[in-house]
Amino acid sequence: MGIIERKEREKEQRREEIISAAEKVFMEKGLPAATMDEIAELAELSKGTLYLYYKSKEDLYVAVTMRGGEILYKLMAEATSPQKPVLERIKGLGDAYFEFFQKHRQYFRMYRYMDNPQVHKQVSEEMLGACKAKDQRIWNLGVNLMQQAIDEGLIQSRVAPVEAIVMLWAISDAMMRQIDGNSDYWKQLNVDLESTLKRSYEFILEGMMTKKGKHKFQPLKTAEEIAS
Amino acid sequence: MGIIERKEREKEQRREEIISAAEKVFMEKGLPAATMDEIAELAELSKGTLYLYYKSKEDLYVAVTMRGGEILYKLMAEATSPQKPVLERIKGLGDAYFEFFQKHRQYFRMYRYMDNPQVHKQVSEEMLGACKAKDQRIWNLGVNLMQQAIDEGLIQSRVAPVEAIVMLWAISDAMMRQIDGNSDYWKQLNVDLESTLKRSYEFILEGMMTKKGKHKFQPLKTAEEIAS
Amino acid sequence: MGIIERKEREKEQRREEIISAAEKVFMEKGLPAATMDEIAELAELSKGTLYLYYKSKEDLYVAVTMRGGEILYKLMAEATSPQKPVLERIKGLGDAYFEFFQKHRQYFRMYRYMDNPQVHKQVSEEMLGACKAKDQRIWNLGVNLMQQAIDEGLIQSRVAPVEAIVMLWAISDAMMRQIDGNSDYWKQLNVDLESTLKRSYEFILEGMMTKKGKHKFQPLKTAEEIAS
Amino acid sequence: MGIIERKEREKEQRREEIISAAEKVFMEKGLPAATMDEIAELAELSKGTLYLYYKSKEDLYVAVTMRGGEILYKLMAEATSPQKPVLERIKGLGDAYFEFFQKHRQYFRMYRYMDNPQVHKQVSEEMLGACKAKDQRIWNLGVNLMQQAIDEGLIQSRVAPVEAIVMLWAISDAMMRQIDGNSDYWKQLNVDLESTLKRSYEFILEGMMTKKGKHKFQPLKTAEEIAS
DNA sequence: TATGAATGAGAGTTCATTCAT
DNA sequence: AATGAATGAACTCTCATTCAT
Repeated sequence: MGIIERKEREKEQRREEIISAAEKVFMEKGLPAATMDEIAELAELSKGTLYLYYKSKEDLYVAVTMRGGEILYKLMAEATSPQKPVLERIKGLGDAYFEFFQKHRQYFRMYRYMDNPQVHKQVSEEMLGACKAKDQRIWNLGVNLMQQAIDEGLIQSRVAPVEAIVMLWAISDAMMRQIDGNSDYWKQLNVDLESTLKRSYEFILEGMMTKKGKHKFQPLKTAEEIAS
Repeated sequence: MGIIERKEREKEQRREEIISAAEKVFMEKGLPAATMDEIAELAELSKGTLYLYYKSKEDLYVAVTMRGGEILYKLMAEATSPQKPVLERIKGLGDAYFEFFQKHRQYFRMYRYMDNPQVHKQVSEEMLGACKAKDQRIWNLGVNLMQQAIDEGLIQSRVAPVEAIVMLWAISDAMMRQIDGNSDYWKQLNVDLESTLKRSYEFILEGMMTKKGKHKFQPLKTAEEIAS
Repeated sequence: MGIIERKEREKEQRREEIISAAEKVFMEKGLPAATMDEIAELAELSKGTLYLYYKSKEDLYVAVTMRGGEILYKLMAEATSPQKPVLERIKGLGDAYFEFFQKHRQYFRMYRYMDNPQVHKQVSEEMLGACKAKDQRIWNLGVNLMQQAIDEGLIQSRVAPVEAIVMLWAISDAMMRQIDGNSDYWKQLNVDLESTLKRSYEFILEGMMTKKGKHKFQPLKTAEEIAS
Repeated sequence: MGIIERKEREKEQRREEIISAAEKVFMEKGLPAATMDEIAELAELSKGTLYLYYKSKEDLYVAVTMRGGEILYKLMAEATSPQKPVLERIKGLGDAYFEFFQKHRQYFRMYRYMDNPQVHKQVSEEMLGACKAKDQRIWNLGVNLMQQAIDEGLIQSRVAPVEAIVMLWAISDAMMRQIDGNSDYWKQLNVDLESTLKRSYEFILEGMMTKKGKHKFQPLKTAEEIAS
């Protein structure tokens, strides 16, 4: 019986090895320019073996991005863990996303490439399903948090939690894209997009708070500003 | 002399014909799946001729997106033309972007695909330069408008005009991407992203206004709300 | 001892199971398109096990055709069994072949594909030998019958029995191939190949008969014609 | 204008060069084992160029067999040309087929492989159409000849010309297949299939003749037998 | 005996790009 | 300026077969 388990473990490990090799190649070249040959060579496996574990190049690509998704999830779950006051945790959600953006830029880019509908079509149903499930978990973190903040009377009850999260996510995501893709342009305009991003996030968050919320959140912010 | 000019004109026309053909193919298939063969056939030209006018498939792709950029520019320029009060015009900027999104979805998607750094690498310097110049003109419309609003005391002077515009753009852009790509997902969550987008835009805009600005803008909004 | 026999029996059974699975796949897809994977899955065995019983895909293919050969042999042996007059039995040989063609079309086709020298090269010596042995048994049925007819003075003695059988077989086989492969073509020409085949067969057979043979065979034929 | 014609000619020539190279490879290896790489190398062209002229390996295969068909047609047309009496020409048709079989064995085999329905599926409609057209021309030669013989009262009028030709073709084709594929087997049985074939052909032909026909044909045959 | 993971050679096909005309 | 034939590298993916367990 131990044998079966060991085999299972080895197989899982092999899958990870493949993903690791694919990760390097995809990050360096992007999906279209990456070749299965290169990935196979890096993984020290035959090309055929790759196809034993993943149905297509696109599926493998998605598998890699899911690793990024897992990282993002963990960062956000951590930021969300209930040690801190809820508003601070919502703030932390944005920070976690930014940390993901900064520390795992390549994963961020892979995600970004993948939200192209043209790419979706090449991915197997299973993979797409697994991917969406992971995404959902991430969204849920935020939505639950926001619901809690509403329940505690810190966020206006007229705000739907999902929409609130979408707004926060939207402002973050779009700006990160700009930071990533057009930083030269903005630098030459003397615009510090990073701080703009942070301020926008707080700005929107504050706008959704109740008086009670603003009261509780204020000190936090000031403390942080002192620190910076 | 007239001959040279005529030739010049003909050449320009040929470039447009090529773009028109490419446009159809790219919009239908996307960059990776489109082939120069298909474009050439549609343009009723030989493949070789395509390369006489554009250096590469990617360059041609960018040329097409620039046509979309021109459309967006015109829509925004119109919304920005000085018949209306400045705040209304800023509001109109968002509406223009949304109109572009709705009426020229394919162009929106091409833009979206193109802001991928991986794609940039394949594009010639000149093309990329021309593209950025066109982008800049669009940004400038907004920045100038915002500056004017600040000068008129309608937007808080502590807000940098560029940053203000970036925020507005960011929220719009990210949400449109969601509407375009994940509408099924949001529908099933009963989230109306379109109205969320509109409200976010106004929400951010209002947050940046002075008291004077809010005072002036209020009636507008109410009028609109009555209409809706 | 009993153990060894049981094992032997089980092994034989396993071989049959494999052939049954292979049969389905080969008949559906043909030799080139069939894959060992599919056969293994259908047989609920691992691919490796297949190779324990058969040396190659081609060997397995031949093994399946031999099953068809067995069917053909049985049909012919039945038609040949000595209840009826010998000439009728020779006639019955052709009918048996046609029955095989009609009721076991897939086997007929596999045979047809296999008489390609290119295919032979991929088959192991043993398999080819076994196959030829089975073929021989079939030929012998006819040859013996023909010999008997000659001995009985029904077929001209100047006719070599083997050659007589070859002629009858040849006309049948070639026409069945046409019926199978080009029936559309012949239908549009208003040619009923099936009856042409039957008439040709009798035509040749009669041509080889002695007067005595013709005399004896005539009533048969007439009876048949009345029935039809 | 000469330019266009020359180009056309060159293109046709290139098609022929490709067929010549393909011919060698296909004849040596058979369709499944042949590779486009090898053909391209032999043709001293790039693989891509091959696909400029032929849609697929299978199409190319058919193109080669059509060359064989042309040879067969010419042989038969020659044998059929109206210098000789019509019955002799019908006899000559069989000889022409046998000559094709003997002198162009490889083409015979390619034909033989191609009448496999599985192969048909991979061939383009155009190619298949062209192929059938060529086939038809060959059949027509025989059918017309047979009609003429009927008109001249040499062949029984109750025989449909198409069916008559089918019978003659069938006996020839099936025996040639045996000669080609199983000659060892027959040799060891001391059967001379070649002469069996010839006799069968005449046997069937004679069977269809009128008295007048037999009368005219007899001397011919005897003359031939004397010669042999 | 049975497994099934791994292989690896190589297949057919595509297509952006070039260049002689 | 325009052609379009030719290129050739590279692509993804397949599958019969092997072999350690």
